[in-house]
Amino acid sequence: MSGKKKRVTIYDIAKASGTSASTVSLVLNGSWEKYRINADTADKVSQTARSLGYRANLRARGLRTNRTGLIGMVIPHHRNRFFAGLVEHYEAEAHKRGLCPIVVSTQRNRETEESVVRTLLAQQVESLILVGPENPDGIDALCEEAGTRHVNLDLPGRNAFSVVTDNRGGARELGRHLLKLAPSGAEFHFIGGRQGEYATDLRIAGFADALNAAGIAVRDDMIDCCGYHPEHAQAVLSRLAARSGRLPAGLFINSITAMEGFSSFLALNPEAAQDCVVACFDWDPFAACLPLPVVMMRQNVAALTAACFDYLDAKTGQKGGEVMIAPELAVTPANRRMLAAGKEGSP
Amino acid sequence: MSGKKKRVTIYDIAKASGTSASTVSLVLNGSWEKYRINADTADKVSQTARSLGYRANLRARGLRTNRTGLIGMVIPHHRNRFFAGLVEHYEAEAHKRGLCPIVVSTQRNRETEESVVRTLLAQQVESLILVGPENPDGIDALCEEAGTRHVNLDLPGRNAFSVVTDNRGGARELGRHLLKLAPSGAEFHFIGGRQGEYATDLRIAGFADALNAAGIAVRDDMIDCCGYHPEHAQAVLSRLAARSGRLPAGLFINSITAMEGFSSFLALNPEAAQDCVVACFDWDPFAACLPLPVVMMRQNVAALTAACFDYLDAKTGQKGGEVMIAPELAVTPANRRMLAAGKEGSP
DNA sequence: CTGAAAGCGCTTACAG
DNA sequence: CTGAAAGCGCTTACAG
Repeated sequence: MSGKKKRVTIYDIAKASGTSASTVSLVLNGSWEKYRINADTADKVSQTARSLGYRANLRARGLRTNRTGLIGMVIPHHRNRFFAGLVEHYEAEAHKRGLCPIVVSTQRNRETEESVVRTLLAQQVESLILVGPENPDGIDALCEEAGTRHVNLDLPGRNAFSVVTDNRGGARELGRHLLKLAPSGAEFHFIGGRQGEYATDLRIAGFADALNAAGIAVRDDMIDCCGYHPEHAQAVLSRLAARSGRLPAGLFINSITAMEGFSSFLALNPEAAQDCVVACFDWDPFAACLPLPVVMMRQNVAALTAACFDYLDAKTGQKGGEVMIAPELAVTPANRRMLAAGKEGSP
Repeated sequence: MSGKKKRVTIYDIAKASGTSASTVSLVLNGSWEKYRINADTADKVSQTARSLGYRANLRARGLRTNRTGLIGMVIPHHRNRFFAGLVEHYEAEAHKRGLCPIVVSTQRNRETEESVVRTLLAQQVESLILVGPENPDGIDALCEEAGTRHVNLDLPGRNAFSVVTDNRGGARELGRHLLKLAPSGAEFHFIGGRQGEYATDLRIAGFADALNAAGIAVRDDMIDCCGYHPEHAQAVLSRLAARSGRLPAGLFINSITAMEGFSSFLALNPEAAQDCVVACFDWDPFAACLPLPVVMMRQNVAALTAACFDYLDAKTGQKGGEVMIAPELAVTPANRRMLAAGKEGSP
């Protein structure tokens, strides 16, 4: 019934309660004590507001106060646990601060990315979290121009404050586990990501660190940066298996999408993956339960998100700077059992 | 440099181009032809706007036009492919219409749900898609009161237009496949969801339809509605296996979260699931690759989303009404192979 | 203690 | 063809 045709405004409340718009505004914003407004008046106003079903128009308020209560996050896509986890922590932090969280994905497309960032900026988001942007410097400039505070997450921007995972350290640790678990004499192979890309390069470096420490040299043909499509990873695996009928026994998989490709391959060719051990720099509950030893490096989404909000909350003018968060080894009970068995089995 | 301290407004452009705010507005909105504005003037204005780095303040425009360009979607959470798929299609449809999509999750919590819906309403979203709400009637009333168009997705509202999956039909078909694939004499069991809940009840009915058609009666002890926590499903499976050392061979799993529980169980007790066949009313690429025959019923996210926008676009005053979308059987190549083998194996 | 008034940045009839 | 003016719904010094 109530708000069908016409929205209730503070003027309606003023009229109905025999006061003025100023008074209504003061009361409804809780600043009536500061302005020494009569408690009775305040009461009457709140009463009337409630009975009329008043709801403030945030758009109008924002126009006046220059705040929107909106905060934005831009992510590559929604289809994995890492981004989903980031989004959920971000939502929680936003709610804590009374902000309305907006999330938009780019599908890893530059044009889409620019267009969604422009939209968020035009919507006057108060700050922006950019997760693994395709074009960090470009959108950094857009934000700068709009005077909008922003953080880069997972991929550092040249000029923006950034929060990243310790990719090299994590990959090194993951590599060490892979070495420990792989059968002796195993071949090793790195799959996924994109050559020249920040995270991929660091993970390759960490992978190499681990192998080098064990006296194994990393050759170019042990690295297949086949991007983020599961099918591409699957194709690489098929090619590798075609050589000798079986996969290299020590597989380092760079992303959950590549892991998806591995999972499909495995389902079709279980025998080719007989003695394989997989290390994956990402996490997914189903992937963790594949029927072979799997070690996963899980990015610390809670800490990553918290670091972004710490920076945003501080409101310093600080440009640049970087916070690095350690990822965590994730081993399911089942895998722990398998890993333990595998360890005994190896000399 | 440019917009550092002060935003550029149409007044700045008017001054800089020697015109008026009205003209600037008309030009920038593309209605200059309609108003017969001199092409030269228009040119000059656009030029100036560009060089000043002008960006319209959508908040101010919205206050005037009573449009915000915002559309909202409320989902239970982000952690599975169904909701993620819905979100991605929704984003695409929103972009097509020049709208800025807002997505917020409730974590299946009533209070959170009400609070996020209130926030979206206060932000003046132009319409709202409510995915599997906890309290359909309550938030339906909130939207109604705010005069905001809305659709229920996946769970019908008593008074709202709704788009749902054909749960019973889908479950019946899934059940038929389960029967066809399970070894003869297999026991059947339904796991997951909540008793009394819309989708769960319909899926149980569909499951029963399939068994009944094969002359198998469904007893209460064949149904375990253990909710949406993977650990609960895992506990149920452990209990079932404890009885005879093995799982019922025909498992009907109601959600991907329950399937997660199954996946963990399987990793720990592969032998207990020896001859099992699993039918899951949900989809995930990793789950589809588990090392046993899996048939999944995948909800048609594209069609579900499209149906919501069709309704929203139509802008009829229609209350109520329901569109039902058929889900699709999803079988991976690996499972097709396994299923084929399984079929031959059974008498 | 409370009201009148200006102004946030736009759009859009209305004059001219 | 173009400008002056009103108004969207709020907030907040400023008077009184």
